[in-house]
Amino acid sequence: MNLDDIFSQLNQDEILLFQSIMKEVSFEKGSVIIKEGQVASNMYYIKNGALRSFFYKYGENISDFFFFENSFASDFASFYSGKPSSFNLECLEDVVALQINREDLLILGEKHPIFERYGRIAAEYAFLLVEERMQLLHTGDLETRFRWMMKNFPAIFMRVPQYQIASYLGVKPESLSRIKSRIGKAL
Amino acid sequence: MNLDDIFSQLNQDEILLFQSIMKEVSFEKGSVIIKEGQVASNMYYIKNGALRSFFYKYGENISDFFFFENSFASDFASFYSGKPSSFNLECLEDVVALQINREDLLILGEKHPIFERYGRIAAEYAFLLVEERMQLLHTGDLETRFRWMMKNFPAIFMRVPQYQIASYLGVKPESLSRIKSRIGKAL
DNA sequence: ACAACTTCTTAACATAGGTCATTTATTCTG
DNA sequence: CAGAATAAATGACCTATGTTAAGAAGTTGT
Repeated sequence: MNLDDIFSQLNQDEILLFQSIMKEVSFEKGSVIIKEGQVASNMYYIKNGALRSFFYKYGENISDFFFFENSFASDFASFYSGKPSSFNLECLEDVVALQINREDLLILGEKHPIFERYGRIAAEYAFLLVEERMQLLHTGDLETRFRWMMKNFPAIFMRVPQYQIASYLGVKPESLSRIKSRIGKAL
Repeated sequence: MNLDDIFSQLNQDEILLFQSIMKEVSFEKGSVIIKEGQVASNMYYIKNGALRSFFYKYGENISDFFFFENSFASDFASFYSGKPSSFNLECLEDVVALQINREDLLILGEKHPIFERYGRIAAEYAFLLVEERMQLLHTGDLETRFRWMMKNFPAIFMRVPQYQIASYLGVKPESLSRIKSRIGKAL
């Protein structure tokens, strides 16, 4: 989710109100800031750094999503539903972020309905993003997914090890390696 | 999305307000009520019947989703974003539904902020549903998807031809047939 | 700059699902 | 109800990805 896209419409007062519930936080590379089984009561607007949400399946470590600068990171399923998270959210690099608490956000919305409106727009936008990914996993083959990723996160190979990208794409590292060399040759 | 889940909290006044923007509509089996390329400006609360959203890919007809009684149907990506729909929404049976217009809903939200709140909650819920499906397509094999479907739409085989279910699950009809007989035997 | 470790590549083989062809069931329609 | 059309099942074979294993390339710490 891109802050600029969604919140560019905030006026000066709203910006101050919104800032009043945000807290700047820093995490070291390797920190796990949301843990499986716990409720994700915060979301983070990333000023700097990269994060990865992941989970374990049959002992394997699977990447769910990558988060970079100028976007929000959390386990939104848990953040929205209040249910325990099925993911871990770890810092792939040192991270500086603005932390926003769900409770604070709900209270802000009660006091200032305009924030319910922004919340709705944000949730709708979040929906669009997962639907796009769902779509891609539904009908896209590995090559399609790979190209999509290169288009949308072109710098990802510079910042994330390939075996973590592979599970995000839903394949084994060997398959990613294969397609990389196959497509690389064709370029 | 289940109306009961989300809107059970509406009080009498709110119910009346909400009803004021809903219009009962009927469609015959076979009607296509949202068309690819057009903006989905309405969503439908299904009182009776079944619908399917689908699209064409390399000439193939692919099922995106099935909608049954007591849930909302639309192309929510288009409904939320205002962009042209990538899906068609067709009636698999005769349908009776309550039609809700996006514009009317937004106006209602402006006048009565409580509806922005319900809108946010609905969008968050929609997010949860796609994320669950995305998840299933990301790491679930055909058998897992099949069992999930049987659990969540147990009556689907009674109402939808198998070749339409297959593309929803992301496989060819032959594969669905195979797994059906394989799992059927194991029961 | 070396050693130890981690990640990536490559190859040979296995398997789930795709493709194509044929047969059997089901459903439409006159 | 018969015949035609459509849908589903089944089998033989093909292909992309998984599996396993080995080695090459890269990274990190000293």
